[in-house]
Amino acid sequence: MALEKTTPIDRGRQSPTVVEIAKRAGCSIATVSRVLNRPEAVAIDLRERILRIVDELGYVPNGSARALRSSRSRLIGLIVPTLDAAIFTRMLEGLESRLAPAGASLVYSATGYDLDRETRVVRNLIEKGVDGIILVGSCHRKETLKLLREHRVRFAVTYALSDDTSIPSMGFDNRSGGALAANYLADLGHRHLAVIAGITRDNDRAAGRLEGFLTMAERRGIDRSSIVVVESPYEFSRGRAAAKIILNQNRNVTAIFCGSDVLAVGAMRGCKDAGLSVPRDISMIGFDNLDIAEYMTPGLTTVDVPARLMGEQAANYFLADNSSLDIHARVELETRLIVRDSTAPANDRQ
Amino acid sequence: MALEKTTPIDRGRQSPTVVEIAKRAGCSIATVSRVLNRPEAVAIDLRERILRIVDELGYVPNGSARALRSSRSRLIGLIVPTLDAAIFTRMLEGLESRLAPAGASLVYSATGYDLDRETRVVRNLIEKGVDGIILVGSCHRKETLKLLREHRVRFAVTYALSDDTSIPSMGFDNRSGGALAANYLADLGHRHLAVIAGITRDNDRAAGRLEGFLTMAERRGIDRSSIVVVESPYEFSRGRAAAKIILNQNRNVTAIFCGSDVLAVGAMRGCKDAGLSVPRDISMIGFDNLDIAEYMTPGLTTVDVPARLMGEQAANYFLADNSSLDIHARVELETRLIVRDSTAPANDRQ
DNA sequence: GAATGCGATGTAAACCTTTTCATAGCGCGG
DNA sequence: CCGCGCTATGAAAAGGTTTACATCGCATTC
Repeated sequence: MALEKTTPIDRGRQSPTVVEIAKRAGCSIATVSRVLNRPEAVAIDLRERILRIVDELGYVPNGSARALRSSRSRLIGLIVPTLDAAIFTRMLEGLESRLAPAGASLVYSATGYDLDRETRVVRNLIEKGVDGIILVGSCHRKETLKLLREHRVRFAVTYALSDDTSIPSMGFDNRSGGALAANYLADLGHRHLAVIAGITRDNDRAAGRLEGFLTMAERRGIDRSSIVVVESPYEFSRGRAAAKIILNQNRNVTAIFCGSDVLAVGAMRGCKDAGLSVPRDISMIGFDNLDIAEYMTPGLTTVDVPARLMGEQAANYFLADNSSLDIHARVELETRLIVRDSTAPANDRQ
Repeated sequence: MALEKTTPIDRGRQSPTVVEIAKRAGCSIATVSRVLNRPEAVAIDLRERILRIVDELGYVPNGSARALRSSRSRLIGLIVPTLDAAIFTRMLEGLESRLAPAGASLVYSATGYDLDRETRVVRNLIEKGVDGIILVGSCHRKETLKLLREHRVRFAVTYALSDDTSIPSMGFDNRSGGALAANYLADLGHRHLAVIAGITRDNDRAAGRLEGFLTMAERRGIDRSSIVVVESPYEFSRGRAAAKIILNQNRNVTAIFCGSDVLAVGAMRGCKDAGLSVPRDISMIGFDNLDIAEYMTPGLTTVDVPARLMGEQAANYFLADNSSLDIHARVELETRLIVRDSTAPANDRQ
């Protein structure tokens, strides 16, 4: 199943090219090209004549030819684990809002949290000639980075800060985010904690959030080994199931930290299923601060992530010319705790 | 602000091309090309020798050159109003799941519900050389369609069925969806209705849902002019505000139909703000059946939209070769009512 | 054993731009 | 009035692939 494999090219009356424009304007194609790319380099009257003809003919430049010759496609690849559940859409909007005015477009690909698939996707995007690639997280296959380096494709990492400072990243410290949650729960007097983390394998963000939470909990005097940890894919239904398991097996847990709002929303439902009330019986903290968090009942306390900002900053990086590149190459952003109604002082049962 | 405008091309030790492969394999570049595109046309041993060299050198074909020569880019443009709030992400996932295995990628653009911007975006995508474009809804500027036609770009419409049957569409009847909601509310005995519709100007989906609702309500004996209608952009906060306005000014309304789950989620909050309980005092119906609908408290009754399916069907259409094109050119899908806990028999106050 | 046809490979053109280098025109300082 | 430098334009090459067409060798058929 390939794209129009069988039939030959049939463009009938072809779209006009720069040759046609030049012929009508009585100038060379070089001049037409100049008008399109650096208008100020062409005398005003000739320029306007050409522009008029361009308009009349509805001429649209051929991006493939341009990309081939200039090796600049104005395409930026975006590789995210998934676009489900709006987790990454906020970043995407930030990216797009900056890229579109500059005439650049986003090529979207999903990996489904599979790093090998990520490698293939990167290859595919390089083949498409993208000028740059945006990745999520700083955990990638060696082959992925090799591909990127060998083909000299600009790339950046989001949703995390790369340990390797040579890798451009616009993100935040996931550990600090997790710590924020642990700290707040400790403040509220919770001693019996549980975590519904994302799958930490191959996922530095999920691992970081969990690690940050556990470390801070320990620092606040809670025995690390007493904390119940469950890992789940980021799906509502999985959060729900995880909460039920936790609550059935550990009747004394009074607070659950979730590695994503998606899990938290599911977990809140799981609590309800188990006949427990949030926040009276169980406090719940999420991560991401998705739009929906504010509209849940109760409103979800969560760790806010600068998603849109990351998108904008990544766009800045890809739009920067080589001279100002390093200025934009590392942007450290902050998470912050958004307190709503899903958290309350510990209410130890039994 | 343009992409690397200042600096010249500097690729240092260049990526290998088909010429290098041919040289090493001792064959012509045509044969290399054939191995890559129609392997079965090349003798097995030569083929494997070439493939080995391709692998060793980490050769990646230059998509721009391929696209230029073959006028096939394996890029599909997706134009949606927004990706916020996950309204269209389900369709996107459907698309991507089918496109990726075929080596095709999605170029994403947003219009922010602005049809003039849509025209510009279409131009931009044509310039990028996309093989096809996916639009949302069947309401577009004349210039948009002209652009598409003149440049012979395959395109299709989703989330609606085009009246013009010459326009490929994979969607559903928004009016039927609205009717489903009205019918159900009438069944439950509601007589005092309100609608929070999307902005209907330039939006056939929003208009269709509203129209379908009103028409069915009338058919069920409810005076059309008695129905309170408010239009709001698809944002949680706007739904919330709209609900408050409706409830303040019309104390006898017992049910609200929202043109999107986003509005409904906001409106449920608005009801709570107004001290009214859903569904005891007010029944609420949304539209879209977003994932989150199931996880709200109460679970949101809503009209399910075959989002993922539309994406898959659109992908099928773009992957089809010219001969089987018409088979996939029109796919009529169904909406259905998903009953949850946000609706109950009418409970007329005062 | 000649004619035919087919399968495998090579040659070279074409796709449409951008960009380098050359050229022409012109004003200006000496 | 010469030569210099600067600006506006043109000529032509280059970018990497696909593909129509030519070629060559070999097997098959009569």
